[in-house]
Order: sequence, then structure tokens, then C-alpha cells
Amino acid sequence: MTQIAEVIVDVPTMQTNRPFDYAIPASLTKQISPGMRVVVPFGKRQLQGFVVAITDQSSFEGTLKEIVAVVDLRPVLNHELLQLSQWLAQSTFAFWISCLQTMLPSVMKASYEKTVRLEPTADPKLATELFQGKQEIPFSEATNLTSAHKLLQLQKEQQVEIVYHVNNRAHKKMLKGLLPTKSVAECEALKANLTKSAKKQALLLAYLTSVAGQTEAIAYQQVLAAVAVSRETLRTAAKKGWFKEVAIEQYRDPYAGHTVEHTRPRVLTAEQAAAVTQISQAVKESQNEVYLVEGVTGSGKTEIYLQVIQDALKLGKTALMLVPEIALTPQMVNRVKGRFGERVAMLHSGLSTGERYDEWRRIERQEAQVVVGARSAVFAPLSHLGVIIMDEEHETSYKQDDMPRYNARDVALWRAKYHNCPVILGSATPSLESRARAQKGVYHLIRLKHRVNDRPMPEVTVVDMKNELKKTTEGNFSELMLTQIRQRLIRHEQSVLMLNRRGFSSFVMCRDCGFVLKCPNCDISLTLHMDTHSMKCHYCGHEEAIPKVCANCHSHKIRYYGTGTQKVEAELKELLPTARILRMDIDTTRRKGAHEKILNQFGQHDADILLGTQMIAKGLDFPDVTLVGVLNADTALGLPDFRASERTFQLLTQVSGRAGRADKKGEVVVQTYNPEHYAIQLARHHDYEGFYKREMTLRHQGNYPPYYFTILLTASHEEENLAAKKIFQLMNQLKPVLSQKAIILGPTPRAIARVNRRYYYQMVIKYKNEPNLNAELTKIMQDNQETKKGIQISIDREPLSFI
DNA sequence: AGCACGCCGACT
DNA sequence: GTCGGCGTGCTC
Repeated sequence: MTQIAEVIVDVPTMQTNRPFDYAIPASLTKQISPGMRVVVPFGKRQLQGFVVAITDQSSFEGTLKEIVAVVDLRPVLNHELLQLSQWLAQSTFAFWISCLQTMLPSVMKASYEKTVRLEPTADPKLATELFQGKQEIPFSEATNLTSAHKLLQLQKEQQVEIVYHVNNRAHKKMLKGLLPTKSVAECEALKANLTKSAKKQALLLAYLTSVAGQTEAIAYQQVLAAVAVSRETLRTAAKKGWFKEVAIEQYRDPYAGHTVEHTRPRVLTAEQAAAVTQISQAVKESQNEVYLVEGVTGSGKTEIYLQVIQDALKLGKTALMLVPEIALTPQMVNRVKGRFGERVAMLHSGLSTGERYDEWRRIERQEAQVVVGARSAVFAPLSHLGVIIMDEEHETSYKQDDMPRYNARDVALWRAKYHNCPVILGSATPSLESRARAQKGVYHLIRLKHRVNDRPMPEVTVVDMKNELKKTTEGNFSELMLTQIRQRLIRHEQSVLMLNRRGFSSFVMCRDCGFVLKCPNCDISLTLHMDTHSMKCHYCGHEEAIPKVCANCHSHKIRYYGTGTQKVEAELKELLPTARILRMDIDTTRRKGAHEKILNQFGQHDADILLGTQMIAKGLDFPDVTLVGVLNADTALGLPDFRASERTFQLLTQVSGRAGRADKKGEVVVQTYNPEHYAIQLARHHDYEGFYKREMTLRHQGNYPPYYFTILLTASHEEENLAAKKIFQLMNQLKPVLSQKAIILGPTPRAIARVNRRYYYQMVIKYKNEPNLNAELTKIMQDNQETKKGIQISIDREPLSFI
């Protein structure tokens, strides 16, 4: 009976979002298995696809086509990851093929090429005129020289053939090497037969004697370094059969040249030790539990992670540790590499595609048992997972904002369930979703109340910028901030200044009283739309005129708010001409490695002040930094997002953690127009629990997460009215399916309504329990593909940004 | 996504 | 008459 493979083909559309059946030719039956990539005919073309199952019958009525080739010797996706891909596709409303591809290094995605090949029977004139003596030319080149029609005609006349190529872009770095085949005795015999003048060959044979019996291949490089013979001697020796010449696969080592200092486990505090004991027990007993580790910066979360990993390794299990991209600093990498050495694989955006592929293969071959990486590392092909760790669990970068729109936290929880292993979610400022689950007892809450060595928390001073403006002319620096920076300059200590760029000039605020215009229906800040010269709420669509006077204090100093890093740098240079300033923002860190370079410079005290955007809030730990200044704490508060307070609290807490070390006390100065705002006041007192309680009350009142689930639906079209029409139609389609308890916000135009010549309209569904919602949303995705007409629809489950 | 098929207007 | 524009439907 012929075997049949169910294949997901590389065509990301709704119509092809299902397995297609292919016959497995007899020659391939032995080597093919689910999780392998294959090349299959699809229409006229050839495509790459993934075998997701093997069966012996098909419901397809026609005759099945045969699989052309198998790409992999071994499956690139195991049973777990195949199942995960299916779940991911369903839960994020993405194409299955997109999910399969995001789980693998990008080089494993096929590239396609279309060429025209000359048939032997062709007119000789064609060979010179069109093909210029070549046998095969790219299709695009052919159409440049002649018309597409003419080519088709030539194809019908069997003068040319149109060929579709599927290229594998992943290339392994190969080295030539030798594999010893002769025994010691054989080597001695060969040596005895040599003429006296054959000194080099004698040397080589002596070497071969020393490695006789070794089953591992030795790279030529290594041989040449050990023995004074030339490449040519090796070549002739190989011909004579003294050894076997083999190709050795070489991993690109992204850390070559870096020396990593070996580190030992540190002595734990009582709190840390209790945490490690509890979690390691769960690792040992394969319990699928989630531990939320809530601890301020400096409470030693990383050491807990490392020791739990160590315990997992001792049990022969593996560990996955996820870290936000910006926190993957050399300091962080060295700490893990220093502890586990060769057993660690790193996956982050700093690697070249080739290096990433090599790290992935080291994991896949079980040569690495610990994986540290950013979002996509959650798909690392580790088997026997003992623990999954997600540091800075609240970070929004764990959510991917294009297809598939997955949150690495959900994937981590899924994998932990599959492997029956614990998950550690760590943060100084947990997301309300996670903290609330800990409250309900779904997660175990582990609170670290003390810092290692009982270091005091830095003192935070809040400066009310409304008063400052009355004192001086408009500027970004308060008197206190300047005094503090000057003090650091005198003491040869360093300062870190953060300019919050979130919500840059998108909202209007009164400079006298800090009043921000809010929507009367939603209690969400209104967004300034310069295109329509109005203030809009893009939750409910409310619109009003841009105010000329403050509705609260009738001041005329109401304006949109924001400033750039360059401007601040210039201002700072004028105020403090002697200070050496380093600027770190998107502009100065665009080049690869620039980020690291700036931090190194600052670490070597090449500058007194580091001025930057949010990116400086994480991962940097410099002993001489005793002042952290936040220039504008409240810009994010003005954002039309119910998570605005949460973000502000998290950011302030995080930057505060950058100030001061064991020996030098740190200070934090926060400038704001909203000094009484609870997010700022509670951050000032390092009171996460207080913030959690306060914010939960507000979320409860506003019917927001974690009390409600959310879905963001977006429709876009080049013509505004068509996009609007579609979103209203979708709302009408969904309404009858939803219960009375579901809340629909909108539809409204998106804050930046037009992007890339397309208009965007969106609506938000808030719900608690809607059994029919998933099916209807899936239907919407399918229907839309059939009646497209230029309309694009996207569905985002639990979006982290509503802008 | 491509590619074919089909139908319509604009030309050698 | 035919070339080439794009709307529609299919790919195991």
C-alpha cells in the first residue's frame, strides 16, 4: 500500500491553510517522517512543505502527486513542536505554515527561483540570442529580453523549459579533515617501506600512529598545526589510503575570542534558598506548576534561575531561559556562560543568520542543554525540558506584533504543560495578569522582600515641573536635577538620564496644572490628530476640538507634549559645557554592535552622563552610577491605553534599580507634571503591592484585563469608507454571537489612521466567557479571504498595544 | 502567493 | 484578427 504524507505547503493564504496529500514514492518511504521538510509539486510550481502526518489513505478524489524530494535527514520539528505549531495557528488566527516557519531559524525558510532552460532540440539562434551561450537563465532576465508571451510560445514548441527551483538557504560550514583508518602496526609497516628521503611522510606516519584507533575526525587545520607537513603531503597520503578524508561540520562560534570567566554558584540568602528548594523540588517531581517570583532589582532573581537550572541539569534535564532582547547584554551572557560553559546555547538578534542556525542545531542535537534567548527562543528544540524561566515576565517585547501574533509567555506555559515541568515567571513589577493569577492561587507567589546584602533602595525624589516652569524659562531640567548632576561631576561619579519617548507629542496637556484631556465615555486620554485638527478617543470614537484653554484651570499653557533626545543633549551641553555626554537612542544604536559599544564606553568612564530613551532602563549595571534622572515620567500616562499607568510604574521602578551599588548609595530624581499620580507616588516608594491593589481596583471598575479578555480586530483598505464599512459589518456579524456580558469598544479609526496608503479601522471586544467567539473569528478569517477585494483583516488576541 | 483561464478594449 | 490588461478560482 502506498504511504501518504499530509503536507502543509509554503503558501500563506486561508485557502491553502490545511494539509495537502501527497504520495510517498517507494524510494522515500524509509526516510520520510512527520516534521521533515519536503519539496512538493503544487500547481505548476514546486514548493517547500512540512510533513505533518503520515497515513495510508486520502479523501482526495483525484490522483495524488508524488513528493519530489526530502530536505532533511532527520525531522526538524519533533512531535511536541508540531503539535505546538497547530495550537499556535488556531489560537493566534495565523496560517499554519507561518507558525511552522517562525519556529525554525530563518535560513531554513526556502527561497524560490524560476529559470528558463534551453532544450537540446532548440533553434541554435535562440542559444546565442536569448541565452548568450548559457544553458539556463533567470526567468526575469528572459522576460527582459523578450516578452512573456514569446517565452510561453517557445515552451509550447518545446524549445525551452521553465524550471522551478527550491533552494535551501541554510549552509553548514564544512572543514576537511582526516579519519584514522590504519592501526598502529599498519602505520609502522608503511613507515618501514618509506625511502630515506621521504622525511615528511615519515613525520605524518608518526602522527598517524599517535592517533591510530581514534574514531573522531581531525580537521586538517589541526593536523597541520601539530605536524610540520604541507597540505600537499596530506593530499597524496589521502590518495594512498593512509586515512580517510572526511568533511567535518564546523559550528560558527559567535563567542570565539571572548574569554569567559568561570563563575561558581553564589551563597544564597534565606529567601533565595527557599525559592530554589521549592522550585527544584517541582523540577525533580515533574510538576507543572508556575512560580511567580516577585523581587526588586538586586534581590538576586538571576542567581535563583541559575541554581534551578543547575539542579535540572543534574537530573539530566534541560532548561530554557527567556530574557527580553535588550537585557541580553554581554554581562548577562557571560554570567550564564561562565556557569554552564559549553552547555549553553544563545539565541538573540545579535547573531548572524548562520550563527543562529548553528546554535539551533547544537540544541537540536542535544549538544546544548541550556538555552538563553529572546522571544523566539521559546521554540528552541530542547527535549526533556526540566524548567522554563521567563525573566522580566511583564515585558511587552515577548509579544510578537506580526503574524503569528503570539505571546512567548503563553507558549512557555504550553510547553511546560507538555513536558510536565515548572515555569518561573520573574519580575520586579509583574504584569497584572500574572500577579492576579498568583492571587487566585493559580500560580505560586514567591516574594523576595530583601535585597542581597540588604542594600538600601535608592531614594527617589519627585520634582513637580509645573513649579519649575514658573521659576525658569521652558527647559527640560529642573534646578534639583542640575544640582544633582553637577555634584556627580565633582565627585567623578556617573549619571544616567532617561527621556521617555513613549507617547511623544501625541496628547495635549496643561503645563500649569498637568490636566490631560480625557474621553467622557472611556476615561482614556484623547489622542491628538493633526490631520483632522481634533482630539479623538480611539476606543469609542468620541471626537472633539483641540482645546485652546485648559478645562481645569483655564490656563492658556495647554499644548502638545514631547521632546527629542538630540534637543535635550544640546540643552545639556549648554548648561554643563564640561560634562562628557553619551547619547543612546534609536539613531545612535542602529548599527550592529553600537549598543554594546556605547555601554562599554560608559562602563570605562569615558563619559559622565548617559542620556537615552527607555532602552537604558534595562540590563546595565555600572558601579559608578549614583544618579538616575527621569526627565519626563508622565508622557506614557498620556497615552490612550489602559496599561499607561502600569507601563509608567514599571519603567520608573526599573530605572530606579540602576542607581547605586553596594558601597555607593544611589539617588533617583523624577521630573513630572503629575507628581500626585499614584503610579509615580507608588514607584517612588518602591511599592509594587500597593500599585497592584490600586490598579486592580481601576481595572475592575473599567472592565479591563485581567478582569476581561480582549481581542483587537482591525480592517484596512486603501479607501477609507471601505475599511470603515468592513469593520461595522464585522461588528454586526459578531454581535449576535456574543452574550450580553461582552463589551464592544468602537469601531474607531486607528490613532495613525493611514499607514502605507491604507486606512485602518479597529474595534476591541472585551469578554469573560464567550464559547462561540473563537469559531466566529476563524470564520471571519476564512470568509474574508474569499471575498477579499483589497480588504485586510487582522485579529490580535490579548493585544499589548491599542495604538 | 503564483499561475491559468477568461473576458474585454486597443492595436500591428 | 491578436496582444495584453486584470478579475476569479485553484493548487493534493
